[in-house]
Amino acid sequence: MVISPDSRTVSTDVVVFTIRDERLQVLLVRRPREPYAGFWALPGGLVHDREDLDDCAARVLRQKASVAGVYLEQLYTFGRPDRDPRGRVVTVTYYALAPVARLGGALMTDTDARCWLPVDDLPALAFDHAEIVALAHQRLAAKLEYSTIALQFMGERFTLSELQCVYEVILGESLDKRNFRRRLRGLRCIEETGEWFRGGSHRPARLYRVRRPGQVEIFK
Amino acid sequence: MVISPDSRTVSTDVVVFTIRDERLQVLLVRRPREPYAGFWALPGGLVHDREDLDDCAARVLRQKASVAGVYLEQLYTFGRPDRDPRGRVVTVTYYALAPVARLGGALMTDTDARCWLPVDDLPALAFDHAEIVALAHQRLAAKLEYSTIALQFMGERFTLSELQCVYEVILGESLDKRNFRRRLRGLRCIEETGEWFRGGSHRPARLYRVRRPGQVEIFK
DNA sequence: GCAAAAGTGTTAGACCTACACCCATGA
DNA sequence: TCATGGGTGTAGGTCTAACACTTTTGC
Repeated sequence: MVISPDSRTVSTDVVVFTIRDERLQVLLVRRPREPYAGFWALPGGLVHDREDLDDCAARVLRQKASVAGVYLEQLYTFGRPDRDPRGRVVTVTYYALAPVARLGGALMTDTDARCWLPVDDLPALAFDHAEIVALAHQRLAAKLEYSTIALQFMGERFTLSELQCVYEVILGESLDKRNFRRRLRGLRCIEETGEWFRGGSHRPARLYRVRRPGQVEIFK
Repeated sequence: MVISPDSRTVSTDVVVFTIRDERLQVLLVRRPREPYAGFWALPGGLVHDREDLDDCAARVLRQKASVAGVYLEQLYTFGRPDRDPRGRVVTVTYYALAPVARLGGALMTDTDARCWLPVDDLPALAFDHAEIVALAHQRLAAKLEYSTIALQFMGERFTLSELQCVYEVILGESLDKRNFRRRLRGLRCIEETGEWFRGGSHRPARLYRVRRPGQVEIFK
């Protein structure tokens, strides 16, 4: 039961985003071997025999990046014949959003084999991974406008200023505080916790939580 | 030089849309062999050795559907392990928009091996192709709202009523004539030709043309 | 008391929606 | 002269964008 001799290698690569130090950052792993030995690359891996593509991406995320239970969405499939010098590899790419507050501290400390780097200041990456990151960033920015996807970056409780910062960092532009608050309140996707955050020598900020965590709502 | 034993078959399947008889229709080909022998299916084919995915989709479109030079965009990649009973096939799907006025008449006549069927009244299709068509329809409808993609369905010259019909048929709802015309004129993507269409026992209609044919503009 | 970030309303313009009648033609 | 589809404007509501000052806290 074989269809034909046209067999290809299929992999998934995952762009894991987080917001750290008020910048949009991507999780990268160091390539230990040729090709591109020593280069930073996206976490990725081959699709197993009886494994769905989504499951493969989630497994790669878990095994190579120690990230689980986060928002994960298929992005695009890249298959230029020469994109891997070893031979034909078609890669189904995904992007994931990891709330920095919910990741363990160990995951946030960079090592020689794994690190977070800001998307707007990346070194040369392996394969066509720079192109993949750029596309993922573009898609994420577009989704901010018509969905509640940004909430996937937030922890249990957060201030409106923190959320606004997420928007600003992804869009690469600053937003008006009053308009931002009015719009978000209008979406009815977050609610006050009644608690306050005291974080410096200034007035405390209200803490909010996501109304329906895990759900990304699309509007318009 | 082989990466690993994890090899998969990769194919592309293309959802070719057109507007005919004031309905959104899809091009289907009859499956001559098992599995799903006799069922209607999307035109598709295996990705060749040194062929890019986009090129493969264009070739499939040309060879299996005799359609060339039309708008073609990657849609989504499907890879459930059991989606093809013969074995593991990952399919990268595309959708294409074919302006009925520019297709040869021969292409528009249905045969036993190839036909156009309305998306909202399809028979059971082979594999997961019904799911693919539904997703393509959804994506197309979404793109109407923020791009000039609908113009890809139009011929050299067309009336505003024809264009409005395209929108209505894809969205599945009727639109207000005056608002529709105001909005489209505002987009500055079409222009008057100065010619008129006399098509029945009523007032003639202005003929328009696309300002930048082949270009799909995204706004907002 | 000073520095720092939190919080809060209003107004003008753009855009969207709903809605009804006259026009030009062929039969 | 009638049936058919082509063509046009206005008013009300909603949404968006621009804009500056007061509050509360820690030091």
